[in-house]
Amino acid sequence: MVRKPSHGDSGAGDLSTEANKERKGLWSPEEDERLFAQIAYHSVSTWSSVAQLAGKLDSFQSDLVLRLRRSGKSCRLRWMNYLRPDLKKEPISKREEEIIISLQQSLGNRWSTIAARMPGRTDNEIKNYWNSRIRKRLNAAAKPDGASAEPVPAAEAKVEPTNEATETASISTIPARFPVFACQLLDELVGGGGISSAGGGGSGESTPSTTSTQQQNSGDEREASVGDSNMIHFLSFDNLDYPADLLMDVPGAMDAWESELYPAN
DNA sequence: AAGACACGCAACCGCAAACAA
DNA sequence: ATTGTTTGCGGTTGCGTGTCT
Repeated sequence: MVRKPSHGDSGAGDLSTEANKERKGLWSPEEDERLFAQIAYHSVSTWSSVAQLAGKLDSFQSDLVLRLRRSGKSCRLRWMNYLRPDLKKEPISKREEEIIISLQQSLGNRWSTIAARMPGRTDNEIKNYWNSRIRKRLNAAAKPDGASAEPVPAAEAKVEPTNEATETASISTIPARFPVFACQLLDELVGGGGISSAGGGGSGESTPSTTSTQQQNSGDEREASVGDSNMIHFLSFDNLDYPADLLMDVPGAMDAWESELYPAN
């Protein structure tokens, strides 16, 4: 379900006294383009600088009009959850769902750690999926006759992660200081023409009027081009032989399986 | 047709950890 | 060692959309 953007205030073109006020709410396609272009073309070291610099790509237009009035935090969130080129766009598969359940069982609600083990998925996405679907289903399954009131499903009980689990979590491919990493990679891509389509948004002269749907499509294009250039070497869980039925019920089996998957760790 | 309700997703909030000065 | 800044995380909320009555 794609929400129709309401975009908080009147959008990037607001020239009122509110112009310097920090924006909240949904991101407009223009904001997305500016953020993406900023990360793609500029060497930045912090998210707050991304927020300050994005929107200054078009020097002939007023900064007041174009400045991306978002907090660094908001920029980071938008990038991580939506703009990142390596994100999967398709719905979570049955197999991925099994992995989520299994990982949640062994790690608890450590969504970022779980997401780190699921290429192309974000912690927010997994968290939402868990809260809106799996959790509900497990709750229903836990009380088939409706006898017990709101039992905590076994999979939801907080589990203190083992050291081993913590260590294997380090397979995350997203470094803590991500902007630098992203810019280095994207700069290389720009050199190879990998994301040339994304740069068009920053040219100002022909800023495309993107709809929500177009926004999604453009994301797919970026994903494809990045994938072609082997930017990020994620594994696809769908290509793995994941013995979910076995692993989910055997303590330690998940970690053993992962050790096989990631022998370097 | 329209109102009520449920659902799913995007984004915000507050806190803690990591880092820099 | 201390303080300020930035980042990352998990919980929660708000709102658009779909479904039901």
